[in-house]
Amino acid sequence: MKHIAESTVRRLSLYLRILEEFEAQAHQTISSGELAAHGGTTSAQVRKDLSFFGSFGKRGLGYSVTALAARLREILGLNRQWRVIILGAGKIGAALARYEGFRNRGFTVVGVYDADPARTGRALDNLIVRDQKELEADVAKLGPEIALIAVPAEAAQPLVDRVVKAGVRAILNFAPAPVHVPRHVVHRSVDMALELEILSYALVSRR
Amino acid sequence: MKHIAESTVRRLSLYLRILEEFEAQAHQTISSGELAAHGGTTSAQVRKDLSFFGSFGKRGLGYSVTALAARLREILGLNRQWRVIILGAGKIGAALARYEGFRNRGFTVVGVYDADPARTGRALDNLIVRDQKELEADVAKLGPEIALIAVPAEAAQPLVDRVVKAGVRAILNFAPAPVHVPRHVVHRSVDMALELEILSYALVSRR
DNA sequence: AAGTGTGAATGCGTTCACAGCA
DNA sequence: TGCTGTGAACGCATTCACACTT
Repeated sequence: MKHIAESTVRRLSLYLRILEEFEAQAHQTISSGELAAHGGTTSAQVRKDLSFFGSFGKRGLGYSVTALAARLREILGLNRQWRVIILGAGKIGAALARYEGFRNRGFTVVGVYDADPARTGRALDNLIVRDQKELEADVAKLGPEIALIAVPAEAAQPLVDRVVKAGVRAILNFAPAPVHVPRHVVHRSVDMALELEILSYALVSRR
Repeated sequence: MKHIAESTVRRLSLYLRILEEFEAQAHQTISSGELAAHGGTTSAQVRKDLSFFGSFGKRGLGYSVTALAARLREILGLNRQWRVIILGAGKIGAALARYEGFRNRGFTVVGVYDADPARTGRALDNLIVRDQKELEADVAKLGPEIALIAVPAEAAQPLVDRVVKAGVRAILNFAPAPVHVPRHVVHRSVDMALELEILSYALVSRR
């Protein structure tokens, strides 16, 4: 498969959300223009994004809402369940463990880990925080595909190395530090302080 | 001032973090190559990024760690305090309110708000969750520059409209919905479910 | 008439390559 | 000699424009 830009994949996710809203309202079809208006882009961009994967629309009419949504779920790999573990049960880790926004899009949290005995044993909804010592054994048993890293910056890289060695193939890093992974592993970082700094720059650079 | 790409600003923030590590280790100078190695980019990229704002280096030697750090803080607007309010005291909002990663980079949370009476009055460290009704009066009094939106998707846009009308000039949106703001307001979105979906795509598209 | 699909043109960030200084 | 600063070349995502389909 041809390489697809990350910005394109990001928009595809967004289109899917919009389609799901339209589905809920029992709309039959949607045009690239409507999709663009809701997604904050242009109709040409929408059509180009979709064209990488085939032609799903009817000229003069638009796209079938349910058919396009199904196709996008398939493209994005959302027509299956993904097992997720969370490393770090501090403020961020605990909030992520209980966030419904994951569950209902096919991401199931199957384990939460912390190294601090003060935190292990604590219940987060239906999950019990487990000792980080159990990590390797649990990964072997549960086979999670994705790990969320929610530990302090200096603890992130060693932990990433551990989960990668244990067999996890995707990392979503919330620690404010760049992490490095082998080529067969995919990873992304969400850095909240950095986002605020970008806003800060935007505020001071405007004049 | 010439327009600077977001990707550049993002890297500048990253360079600043690296410089602060070097500062802590009492390094005097740093080269574009070292900065690049730590930041996961190239030396040419580092020099180009910095060149938009002037020439700070010494040929043959590199950059003064403290001087460059100070200059970056100034460029990014981090040589001052920013006042932040958080809208929504659910799982994510509460975690953000207590996140130290903001405080020690000049972002002070001056208020947390929720519409649910079950949550108002609750203490989050040294902050008390206040009723959303107080929002306009508080913004007028405290003058926060930045608002974090941590409410359900459908509540995000109306709330954004309210804080913008009240005078907030920057929005960081954590709700999984695109928000629209007038041109004089800056905004960014952090969408955690979307990040997972991008990882999902990366996992299924690899082969 | 309305809206898709797509090659071509454009714009923009990244990389290259080297002149210029310390 | 070592490393910066920067115009030029490059590559890639976005936008344009229009032929094509229902």
